[in-house]
Parts: sequence; C-alpha cells; structure tokens
Amino acid sequence: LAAELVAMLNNRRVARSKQQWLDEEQQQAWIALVHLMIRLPAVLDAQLRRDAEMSHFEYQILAALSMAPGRSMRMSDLATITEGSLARLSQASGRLERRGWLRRTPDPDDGRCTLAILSDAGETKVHDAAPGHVHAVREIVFASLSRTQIRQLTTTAHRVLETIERLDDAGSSPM
Amino acid sequence: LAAELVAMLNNRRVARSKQQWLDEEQQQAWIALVHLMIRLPAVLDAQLRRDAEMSHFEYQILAALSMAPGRSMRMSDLATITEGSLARLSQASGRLERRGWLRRTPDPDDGRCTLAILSDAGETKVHDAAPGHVHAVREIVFASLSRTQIRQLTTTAHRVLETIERLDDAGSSPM
DNA sequence: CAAGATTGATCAGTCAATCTTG
DNA sequence: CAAGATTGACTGATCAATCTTG
Repeated sequence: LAAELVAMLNNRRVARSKQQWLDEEQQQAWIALVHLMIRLPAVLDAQLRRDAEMSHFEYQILAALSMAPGRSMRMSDLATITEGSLARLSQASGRLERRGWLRRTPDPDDGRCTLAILSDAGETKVHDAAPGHVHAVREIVFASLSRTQIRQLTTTAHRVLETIERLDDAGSSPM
Repeated sequence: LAAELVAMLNNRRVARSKQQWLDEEQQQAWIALVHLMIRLPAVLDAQLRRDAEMSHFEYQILAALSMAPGRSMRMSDLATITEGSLARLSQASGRLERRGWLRRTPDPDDGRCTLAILSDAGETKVHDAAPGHVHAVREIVFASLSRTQIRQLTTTAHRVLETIERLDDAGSSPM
C-alpha cells in the first residue's frame, strides 16, 4: 500500500528529529511504542463499542464491580483501579446509571463515600460482553506472542510504570 | 499507600474475571499493559501541555512537518503518520493555524489535496519543545530499560501492530 | 463517482468550583 | 478543614453530512 510506504518513510524522518538524544534502537522502540499506545486502545474500544455498546472505560467499571464483594465498590476505589479521575468516573457512572446497569447510594459506614452497585442488568451486560472482549485481547495481543515474550512484556511494563509512579511522587511533593 | 494496596487487591479480583480464558501470566501481562496504555500517553501529554502548551497529537503534527522536505506535507499523509483521522487532523490544524504555527494551501500538483506547511514560528516552537519532551521519554521509558529489553519491546510491539493491521484488513473487506 | 478535506452537531473528558461529611 | 463526590463550563474527538477536484 502506498500509504504504508509513505508512513514508513515519514516515520524514519520523524525519528531523525530525536537523533541527538535517542540512539537508533531507542528511536525504533519509541516509534513502535507510540503506535501501539494509539492503536491498541483504539481497536479494543472499537470492539466494545461495536459489540457491547460501551466504551473500554465503562467496561472496566462494570468488570471491576462484577468481581467486587457485594458487586459494589466505593467511587474513589473504582477510580483508582480504573486509572481514571473521580470526575470522569462520576460522569461515566451517571451514564451507566441512566442505562440501568448501576446504581449509587451513600456508604452507610462513612457518609462521605458513595457506593457504586452493579445491577442485575449490569451483571448480565458484562457477562455477555466479556467473552467477545477477552477473545479480542487474546487474538490481538497474546496469540502472536510467546510465553517468554509475554513475561518480558510484563516486566518491561512494570518497570516503566514504576518509573512513572516514582516521578509522579517526586513531582507532587518536590521538598 | 493505602490506595496502592486497594488497587493491587482489586486488580487481582478483576483479573479473575478472565480466568476461564486467560492464564495467570496473560492476566498479569494484560493488567500491566492496560495500565501502561493509560498512564504513559497521559503523562507525556501532560508534560507537553505543561511545558509547551500543546497536546501530544499537536506535537506529532509539528514534529512530522519540521522533518518533511519543504516543512510541508499533505493532510492525508500527515493523518497516516500521526495515526489520527483526517477529521481530527483538520480540527487540530485549524487550532495550530490560529496560533500561527502552521498554514494550509491547496496542493498545486493536485487540487484535491491540501498541503500543511510549518511556519517559522512553528519551527521555533517544536525546536524549543523537543528537548524537554525527548528528555521525558528518555527518563520515563528508556532510562529504566536495558538494551535487550528495548529490543524485545520493539519486537513485541511490532508483532501486535502487525496483528492489528492484519485483522483490520480482513475486517474491512471480508470477501 | 471516488478521494481529499472540511464543517457542524454531538458526545466524552478535563478543570475548576462547589457541596457534604467526618 | 480535608477527603469524597458531584456539577457546569469548556476543550477536544468522533461521526455523519457536505463540498471539491480529478
């Protein structure tokens, strides 16, 4: 495909802009990683929107709740494990609530907290959506990787995530 | 941190929802990869917004143009290498044009195409933004990885991207 | 009519208040 | 007053037309 060739040529050209600071292998890795970070979430989001009429973020919310004891969780904990802000979660929960998949109620133990509770309809929905989503993940990510590669990927991802956490902590309290 | 512990515990719980289909190692890899796909783009976007008042997508546009011959490129080619839709690129270009970093003109060779051209101000802007951005990439991604890990990451990313392309092509023309 | 590009409407995400409870 | 949560205003992305040129 002509578009593909153009893309490859241009990517090399883009890469050159970092030649002073990144070596050849790092450039290649960076280009591949940027493309992966853009394409993989997009393709998984598209799969869920097409097959289950929900975003990946909404799926994460419902999946987390369906595994939680009592199918419920505090909003702030939900936000942590879905890696989203509380504001984003609050907006998304409103949508899910309107669709009848979730309801919210103040936490009896601590009035400041809100409990998100998965409804029966929501449970059914995740249950129906899960097989197709997991199949897509298997097909796209794991089917083409060896066990060794999967282990290496995990290690590498953790290494980078730890660095992000470390820098985040340092940044939020510079003293 | 309490939040961290909650996150780890809950992540294990989420993982269990895929036990029927993904093995233990795949679950761990998937959780790590999802977190990486969420956090890494977010942190790089934040760096550019903070230090250069632009999004990562806008940076990609300006960086690609600054490396292109004549500092110009067709919109459709730009869209391909930035992995964005033409509509998104068009909107973003409007913003960049309003800020004086870019101008657009019909392609003299083919009136259907539009050429995006980087202005002097735009060139200066990328030039100023690049060192900080590359430093962040080095610090976050490459400083914590060995040369071997970097090579493995490239291979793995390409493997997954090839799978995505393959499935995309199959999906768009099922016959 | 197909391909490149743009636009307007709509939808989701972010940010800065705001409100409430302990 | 700090932490959990929500809301409204704004910004950015997506989708479905639409327009133009070859």
